[in-house]
Amino acid sequence: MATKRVRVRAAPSPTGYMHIGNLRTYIYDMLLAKQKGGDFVLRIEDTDQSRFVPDATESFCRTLKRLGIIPNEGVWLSEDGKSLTQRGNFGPYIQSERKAKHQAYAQQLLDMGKAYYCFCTQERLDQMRLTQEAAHQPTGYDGLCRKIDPAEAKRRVEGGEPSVIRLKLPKEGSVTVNDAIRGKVTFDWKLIDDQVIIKQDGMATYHLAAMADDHDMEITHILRGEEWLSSAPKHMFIYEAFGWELPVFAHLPLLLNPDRTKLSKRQGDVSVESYLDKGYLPEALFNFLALCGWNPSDKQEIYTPDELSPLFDLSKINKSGAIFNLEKLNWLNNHYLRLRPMENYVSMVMPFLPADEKDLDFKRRVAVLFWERLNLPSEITNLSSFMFQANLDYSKVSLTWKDHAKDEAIERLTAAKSWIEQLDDSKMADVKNLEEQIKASIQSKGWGNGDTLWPLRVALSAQDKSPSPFELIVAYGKERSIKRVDEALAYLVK
RNA sequence: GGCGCGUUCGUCUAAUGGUUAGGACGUCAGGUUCUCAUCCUGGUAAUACGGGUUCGAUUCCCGUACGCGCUACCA
Repeated sequence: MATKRVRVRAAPSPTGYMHIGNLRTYIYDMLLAKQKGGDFVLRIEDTDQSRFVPDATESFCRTLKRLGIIPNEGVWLSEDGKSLTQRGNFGPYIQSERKAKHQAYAQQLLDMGKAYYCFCTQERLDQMRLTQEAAHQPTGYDGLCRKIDPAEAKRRVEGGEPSVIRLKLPKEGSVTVNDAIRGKVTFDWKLIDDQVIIKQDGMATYHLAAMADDHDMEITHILRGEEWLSSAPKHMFIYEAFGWELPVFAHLPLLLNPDRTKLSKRQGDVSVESYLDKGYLPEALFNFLALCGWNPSDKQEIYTPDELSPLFDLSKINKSGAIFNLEKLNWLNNHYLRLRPMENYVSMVMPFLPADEKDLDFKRRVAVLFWERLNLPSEITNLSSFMFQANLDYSKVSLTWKDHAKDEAIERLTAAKSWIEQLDDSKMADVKNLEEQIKASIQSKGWGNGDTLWPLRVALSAQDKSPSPFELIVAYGKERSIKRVDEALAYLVK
């Protein structure tokens, strides 16, 4: 017998932006599908009409595209990024379009005596919960409508009485969920609520919709957050009621805020889009998230998807939640930024340089100057701001080297100015050449590097910390460099 | 409250019934250097707590504490 083709799915709800925690799940989905040569399906779970957000699905697809994580089946974004199509043999891939299928499954469950109509009002349910809470009882549906004779229930429904359909779960014994990450987890049936599977509006809830679709779409591995572990018994019940072969369940540990609470918007960004917009690179996000909660037992830190997918192993995923460690992400981003082709890097950074600076070659040289100093493209704004100022303020940092005399700085700067003036243009493009030449000039005067280079660097930057004078001269160009030295000289003799 | 899951350096993690408990990020120190960054070297720092089982437990078991999740006609 041939082994079943591995099929995984990403199943977002169109209720907002893509969460960074969800992205990690999709990364694992992708890794697994890639490793097994299987399929990765994108299905939209829009059964909650009240929370539907227009454009959320399109936005979700656009984000996946920017990340380079592209499911090969299901909901598909058109080339222009404006409209949605669906591809694959298991459609439709939008749950609201599968409403009739869900209802048919619910009917079968009803017929098998595995589900029942419930006529309880929201008020009764709310009141019941309040009473239970006040009495410190476990909350949950009391099963009032379980006892209604199915034939009578059918008559009431046909008579137009509002109703929902609930699962008729066992009230004794226990279930054991076999989780790929946690092993066997056992629950008592009596503590599990008769879950609503068809809402009053006729739409299925997640529990029915997702399981029915996962079965219909031949999904073999369900990767989802730990928050679903508690409802896994209900999902197993549905599979078993129909006699379907169970998929592999894998409940992933949560991503956490620095204070160990569930990763949330309150404590920073959780929107994948916003990380992308800030200049976090897809490859850095991938590398970071893939290794957050899982590790191929190696000392390697830098991985591509192709390196990681053969090593991927669900059973080695950690069981405990992981704090989202922004500093490490920054480090990875710096790493990947430096790996990008220079032109690509420059185009990412340009938007963060002053728009009113018209000398594009100058801006470009500034971008190159800070290439290896950035974790994020946006950081260049502050780091380079002095370079775009018309005049520098030299009052904050000393132009003289250590305890040397002011006259010495004037002497060194005057000389440096003439050196720069005499520089031939071929030297202006290369930091190393420039450095050799200037250091030779310093040596020929019998001066020290420190007492000459410090005043020069501060003249060019007015900063106590900055790139070297050589790098600055190359970035500024001859004319701007000379102007800076003149400014500093004027400040000193004042 | 009930049920479930979890707990190795500050953080992400590796490993094992006997190890100097390893790596990375961060941090600190030193080197290179005109300062910064880079780079190199080195250091700091962890098995939550209490009981068992065992010759020996961080590893297996139980309990406690703490954290998290679920407890919807949301997903």
